[in-house]
Amino acid sequence: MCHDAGMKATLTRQPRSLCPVNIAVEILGDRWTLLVLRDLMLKGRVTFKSMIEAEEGIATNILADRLSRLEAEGIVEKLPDEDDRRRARYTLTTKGLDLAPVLIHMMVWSATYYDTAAPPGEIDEMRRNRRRYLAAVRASAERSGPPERAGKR
Amino acid sequence: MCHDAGMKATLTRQPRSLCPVNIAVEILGDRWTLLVLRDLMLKGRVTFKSMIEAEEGIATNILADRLSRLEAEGIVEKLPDEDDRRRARYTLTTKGLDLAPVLIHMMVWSATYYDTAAPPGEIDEMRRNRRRYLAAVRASAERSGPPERAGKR
DNA sequence: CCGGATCCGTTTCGATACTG
DNA sequence: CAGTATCGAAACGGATCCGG
Repeated sequence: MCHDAGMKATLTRQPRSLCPVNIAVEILGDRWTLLVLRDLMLKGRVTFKSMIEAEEGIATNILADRLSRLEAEGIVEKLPDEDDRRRARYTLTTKGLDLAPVLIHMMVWSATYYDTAAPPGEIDEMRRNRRRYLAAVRASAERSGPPERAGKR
Repeated sequence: MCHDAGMKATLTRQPRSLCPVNIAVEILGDRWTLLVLRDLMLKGRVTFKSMIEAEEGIATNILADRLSRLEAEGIVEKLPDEDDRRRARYTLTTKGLDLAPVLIHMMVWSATYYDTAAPPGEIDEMRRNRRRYLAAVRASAERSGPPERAGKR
């Protein structure tokens, strides 16, 4: 069995309390987890397949591993698609949605200092009206679709 | 100077623009970089030695590598200590300080869902008055010391 | 002493091929 | 379609050395 992808039960963090940055790093500190969260939160990619098709090209075993870790942490929930049983849908829990501010500030920071492919209007919306943008993300997550451009339209 | 980042030969990012989450992940997405930033930003640890002494026990080669990457990105600046020449001081640039919201939201999220060792008052201050907390971080960075507890005391 | 650089064994990651 | 198995590559981390 590939490195503990399957032993989710044993993934329990030590009860001893840590610096909060430390905890976030244990969960988010790798090259893929945040991208998976972005897919779920902002891109409306909620199936294994759609995440595999994302431009970064995550490997199937890595995606499976990250999804199962996130599920073990209670950040995502996996539920079988009602229409198509072999398909699974991954959705963010409230705990997962609460990571939106982290993602958003990362995006704003990146767009401030680097040339990014993000629609400038969207970054502006994040910067200027973060609360409204967050509400839009949340609302879209309820429908498990991609977020509307808050405000605009 | 402080901002022509990314010109380190080994670290050249592709000029093609990426999803902003992607950029943040390339820079921050590993097990140590965020902890180093925390030391610089929140713990007042600005020397190599003091970071080595942090509880997590980063290895000297890893710390040296992360600091040089952060320097190459224009996130930290290295300058020799005026009093003691063999000692070096690492300080955050403006670009680095602009990552404070990311760190802070990570801490708030972690403290919300896990048992952490953070002083609850500090987390509350972050949650309730993030702007003031940010100002305190910024001000303390100017002095290169640990941030005061904004407001309280 | 301090801030690293280098070497090297070990752990973890991740691309590809494969399977239920 | 949604994962596993395999195996090479990369990252990690301990020890050690070194210039200032």
